[in-house]
Amino acid sequence: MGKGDDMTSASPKLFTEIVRQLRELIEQERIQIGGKLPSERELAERLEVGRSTIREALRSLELLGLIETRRGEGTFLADFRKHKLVEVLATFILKDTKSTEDIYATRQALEKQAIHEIMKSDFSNLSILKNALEVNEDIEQEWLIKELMIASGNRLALKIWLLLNEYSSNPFKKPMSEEDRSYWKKLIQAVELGDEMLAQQILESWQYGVKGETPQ
Amino acid sequence: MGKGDDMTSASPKLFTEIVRQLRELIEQERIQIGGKLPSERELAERLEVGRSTIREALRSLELLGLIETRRGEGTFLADFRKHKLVEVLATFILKDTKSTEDIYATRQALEKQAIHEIMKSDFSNLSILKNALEVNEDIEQEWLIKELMIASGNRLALKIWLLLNEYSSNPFKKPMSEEDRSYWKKLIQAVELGDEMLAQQILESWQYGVKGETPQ
DNA sequence: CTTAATTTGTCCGTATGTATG
DNA sequence: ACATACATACGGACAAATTAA
Repeated sequence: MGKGDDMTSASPKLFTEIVRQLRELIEQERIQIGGKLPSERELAERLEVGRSTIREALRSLELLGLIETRRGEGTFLADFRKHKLVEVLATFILKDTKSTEDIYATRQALEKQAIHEIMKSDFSNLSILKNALEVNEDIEQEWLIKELMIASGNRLALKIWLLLNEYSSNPFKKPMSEEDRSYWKKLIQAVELGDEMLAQQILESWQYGVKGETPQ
Repeated sequence: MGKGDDMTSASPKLFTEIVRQLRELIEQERIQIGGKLPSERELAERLEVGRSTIREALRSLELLGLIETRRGEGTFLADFRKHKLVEVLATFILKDTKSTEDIYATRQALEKQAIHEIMKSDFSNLSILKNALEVNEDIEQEWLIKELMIASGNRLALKIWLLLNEYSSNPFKKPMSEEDRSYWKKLIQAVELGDEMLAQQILESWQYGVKGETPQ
């Protein structure tokens, strides 16, 4: 005895129990975002399991981005809004859907939606884009679109977009031409005028051009 | 020596590297759903890390429901559509009501895009929907939308949609009313007539109704 | 039916890198 | 510089479940 003993209850894997208990502990202990969790050894003692088991549970939560561990410091509660859901699943989902056209189309859908959401709320955030467009010379389209996604306020869509952006060899990571600039100005203008139909059309036609240019 | 050695590179945690390599291995080895992965000890040898590290990676994937392990048998590749993310993340995230709105909006973006893509190609696939709508009595909206996503041919968008659908407590998993039916008929008609503007409007207005009905 | 081999489940001990005081 | 606390990682040991001989 003393080694692989107890296992009091039964089937539901021990480490999943630990995950549950960790959540309880976080709640009871009122641990805030950025707050420190007990050390692995302390957790092992308090929850009466081995350190390895604690680590398996901790690592699971870390992969999801729910906690953050720093060697020499400890384990900290992360901002759960920054969870890694999309990233983790994508590695398994994108495995068999590697069609670049799908990625492209899906990304565009998210961009359209961003415009849609921006036009429903106040679009004062767009002033940042306007200024950057006027002032900055070597600005990239990628940055502009990203700002557009951020301005929409949909963090989930942003995450997915960022991911798709990484996966696709994207044609926006280059300095913009004058033509590109005028497109963007028209787009922003359409948004400000409240003409969603036009805004969507501009986004689409302009990306079609890119699409024909770099199929890959 | 030979214990806590190497750690050649630096920051990106070893076990996340293992998760990545595991995914590669699954792909290269052509392991199908339900198929068996190498044993923990074999993985430890092949990937040249300790068994504990392999377990941390494996346990992370198990918590997500991406793999399944059975004592005495081995580790098996699970159907990723049966992932456990809802259960795991919900307890951490569901408090944030804004994120559920994000899920809803993002899902709708994908549905809009599906309509868009269907209208660009031949939409003969829609006949299935039409028939089901005429014949079947206890048909669910969820099924219809899913078929719409399938018909679009974008597998990536479909997978993301399926994921978001599980994520949100969705209001479509119930028999359709007569009003819902007429909405769908109008929608399909608009698609067949080639009036995308109208089709998008129908989709949107109808989902607004649902949104107001079940906030949650 | 018994036995042995395989595999996951769990624990422990140990060495090392890193941050803090 | 030193000691302490902590996460990181390795390897060994034994328990328990399954499978095959």
